Amino acid sequence: MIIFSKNHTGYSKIFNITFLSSSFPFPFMHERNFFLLLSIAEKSGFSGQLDSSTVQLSRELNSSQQTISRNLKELEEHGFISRAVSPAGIRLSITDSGRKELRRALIKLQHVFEEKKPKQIKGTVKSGLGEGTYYTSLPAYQKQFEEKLGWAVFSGTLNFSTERDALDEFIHGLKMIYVEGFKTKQRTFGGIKCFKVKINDAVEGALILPDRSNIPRDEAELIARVSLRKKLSLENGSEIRISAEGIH
Amino acid sequence: MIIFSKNHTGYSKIFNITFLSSSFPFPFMHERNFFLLLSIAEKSGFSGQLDSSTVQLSRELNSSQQTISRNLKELEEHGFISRAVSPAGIRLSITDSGRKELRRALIKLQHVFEEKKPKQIKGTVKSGLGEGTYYTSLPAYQKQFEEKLGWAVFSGTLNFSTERDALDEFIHGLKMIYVEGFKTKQRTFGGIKCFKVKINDAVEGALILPDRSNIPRDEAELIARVSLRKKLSLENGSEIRISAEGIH
DNA sequence: ATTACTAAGTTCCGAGTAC
DNA sequence: TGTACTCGGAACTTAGTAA
Repeated sequence: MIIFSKNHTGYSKIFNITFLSSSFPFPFMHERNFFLLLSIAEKSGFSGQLDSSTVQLSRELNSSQQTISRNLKELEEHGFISRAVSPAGIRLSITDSGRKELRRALIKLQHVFEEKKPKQIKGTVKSGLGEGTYYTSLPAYQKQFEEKLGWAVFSGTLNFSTERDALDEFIHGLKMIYVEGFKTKQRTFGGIKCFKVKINDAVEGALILPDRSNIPRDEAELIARVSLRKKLSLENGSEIRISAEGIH
Repeated sequence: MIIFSKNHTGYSKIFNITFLSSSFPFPFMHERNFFLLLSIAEKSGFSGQLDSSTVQLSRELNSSQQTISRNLKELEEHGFISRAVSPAGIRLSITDSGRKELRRALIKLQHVFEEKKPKQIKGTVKSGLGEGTYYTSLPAYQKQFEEKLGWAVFSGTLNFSTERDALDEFIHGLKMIYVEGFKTKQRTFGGIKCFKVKINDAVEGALILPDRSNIPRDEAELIARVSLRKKLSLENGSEIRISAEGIH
């Protein structure tokens, strides 16, 4: 399913720790709070707890009491820390979700230093809601697909689900091809990010990610010259393999 | 040497990738630019280069062309990336300094996940400029030292130099004791962060870090009940070992 | 002592443009 | 096309307090 909502501009400052890399607007964490989370992790010993106060933390972190208070509340609201407030101060600990965010950062940095990048990902075919067919059939998009990808696209998308972090890492290593959005009197159609891939090592296609869509971060869509579903005899639940194609 | 310049408030939003952990106001990098640096590292392959444009990056990172342009300039000005602008776009690469910042983040995260923390650091005795003696002799500080550390301090500090990151990591694992600043008609005296330590496994003392001082991040001072220089027969250039003392 | 609200001040971002 | 400036408004931080 594709849901175009806005055009490219209209940035949200909120984002998940895909680290600016992906366009999903799922509001997870403000980037600025990442280092606060890291500091808490360091102080609390990761799985322990930290008894402190907003004044204490503001001194250690060179910020104001008010800002620490607000940012801790935000981290709690987003589920990254748990926070018990008492007249004596604050007891903090990192949640599983918070640990996950930190681990994501760690893995990204490790990849940078090891120059390791995933070259392929696996996915499971899902049913779309027919909207992909509609959007990919719009001439304004079709024309651009043909120009920028080098081939005319079949009117229909193959939806698949995969592992969120793997997807982020995967597309980060690929060259992005950007299909512009456009406006009609009725509504605005957003831009689409495309990444050339090979599906099941057999068929050339492109992984597409609509800008600012409401698609969860663990789903994406594929387009190709032909119907991937027919060509590769895929059904819902089929496993597919998506690999990097061409240069980077 | 101690240089007190401001009182605790007057925060700078600029900081080094000590990650909010330390109070040194050395203006290195805006936190918000860290993730941009990381993204460039991912895209450029760490030691390679990245040919792109501000528009391209703004799409990939969900920001605006103007913000990317500005932030890249900032990263360049602080020496974290090199940036060659041409009519065709921008050629970016990470500098050694940028790699260093990224590695710092990596190491911090690794420590968090491995729950490893340095328990001691080494330092080399340096000569101070006699100011330590002056400041530690001020009654307003002396009184607090006695109350908060549990002992009266000898009027004089032992300056030492050490490795910057090691120092950051070390103090992060310790409980901070905060000595408040104060004002006279003439001037303002800043707060002092204290960390109880043992010097050369023999003498109890405290590592002190004046708020917002101009001291380089690889230097600090020690105070104790007695003259450390005499007690431990130290001269300039002597190696000392500072270890965590008490709980944390 | 705390935390955290409101209002004021500051910084930051992005639209419009210049080049 | 590019990058990057100005400037108005949004977002964020902090001071002053309330609880």
